[in-house]
Amino acid sequence: MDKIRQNTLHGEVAERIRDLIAQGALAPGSRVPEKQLCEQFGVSRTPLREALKVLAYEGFVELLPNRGARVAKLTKATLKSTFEVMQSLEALAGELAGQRITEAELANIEALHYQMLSHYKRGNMQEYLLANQQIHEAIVVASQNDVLIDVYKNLNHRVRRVRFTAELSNDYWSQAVSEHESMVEALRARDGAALGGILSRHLRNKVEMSALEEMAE
Amino acid sequence: MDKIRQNTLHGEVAERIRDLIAQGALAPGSRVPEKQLCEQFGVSRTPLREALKVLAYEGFVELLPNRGARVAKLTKATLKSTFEVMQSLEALAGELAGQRITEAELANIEALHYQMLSHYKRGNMQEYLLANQQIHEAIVVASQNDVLIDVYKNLNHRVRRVRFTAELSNDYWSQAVSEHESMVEALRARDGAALGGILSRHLRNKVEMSALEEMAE
DNA sequence: GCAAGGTCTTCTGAATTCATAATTAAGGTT
DNA sequence: AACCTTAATTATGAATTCAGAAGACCTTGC
Repeated sequence: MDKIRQNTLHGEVAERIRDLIAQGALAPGSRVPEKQLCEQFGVSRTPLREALKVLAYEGFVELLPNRGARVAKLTKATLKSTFEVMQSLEALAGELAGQRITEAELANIEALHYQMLSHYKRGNMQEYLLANQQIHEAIVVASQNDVLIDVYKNLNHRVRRVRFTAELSNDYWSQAVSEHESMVEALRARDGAALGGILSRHLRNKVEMSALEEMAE
Repeated sequence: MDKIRQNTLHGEVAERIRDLIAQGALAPGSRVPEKQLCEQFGVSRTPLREALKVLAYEGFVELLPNRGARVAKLTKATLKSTFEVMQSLEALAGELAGQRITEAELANIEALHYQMLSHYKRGNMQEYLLANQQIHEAIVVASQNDVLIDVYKNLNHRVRRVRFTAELSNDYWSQAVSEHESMVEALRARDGAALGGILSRHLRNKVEMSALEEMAE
């Protein structure tokens, strides 16, 4: 995220608003009260409105002419679209990571993988999902493609608020774990094509989608 | 681009700055003179700076703390990364378009395809590239995936300034045309898998990359 | 003559002020 | 009593003002 230091005021404000949205403090579809947030953050409206412009582009809010900003609704259709794109990007990341991953990155992913396995065996889903997430992010970073990393992180941010709410069935869960096993093997073999294929068929996102059928309006 | 009306002042300003960058009026690496652009556009600094925040997240400029904005340099590495991602997104678009394309969209793409062929036969490269571009965009739109469309258009914007400068060799050109032939066939057959495969191997971007070897620092 | 330190100018970052548009409430009319 | 119209209030959009930082230029000392 912060390839350039995010130490600007509008950057800080944007980050905090993202958090508010992710936490649900700002409900989807509700208006974003500029004045209230200003005093809450202790800043004037100028940096806050700059932050809103950025958030609008990132897809967190939508700007209505002369009517301010509303929190984006994140419909089921949007979620589906987002996961489709993320899955495709992960496939590309896998392909590239197979060619470009460093020893250190591989070791890190293996460590995460074993952590994830241990969480799986203990049935700790929250920790499992966290490690899972970190593995996918690490693969994206290992692609060494800055544009890919940026776009992926942005999309990941957008769906952050619905992550970690999924309830996995045991069948899905065990299959996802076995796919992760194959992923690590492909990484060790530096087999980008195989890894890309696994990731493009990896059902993590599909699982999350199905788990989200009820929510998201 | 304008899913919501872009009729805001900062949106207009952003568009005009994008144009200036694409036209080369603002050189890569050079600073963005706020004051000068303000009087040039006849607006105050507030909407202009809001526009710069957006452009920063779009990748057109980078913000240096307390030193304003510089036009992003678009190095060869960045170009390569961008094309990698775009190619992957096009592959996904092809896959989805195969399942979801409407009759009208298909007819439109076929019409563009024949226009493109005619430009090819006449050796009119500029017109060929334009039609080519439109076909790829139309396939992306036919994917019916709004997130994909947004991300793709953004990346397309970024590389706009280096498009249409490529000089294609005859070998590359004829191969690209034959690949386009296969693409239209796959679309007619609603064969998303095939179309995705063709697009992921389509060498248009590679051609452009090679043609851009010398430029972009 | 060259370098180092300081000051001055210019530009960015943020707050405040001003204007305009929208929404809501109140009053009048039907 | 209900609905429409109008006015007032509130919030957004933009300009201006103010403060702080960076860069340039000049002066002075070595």
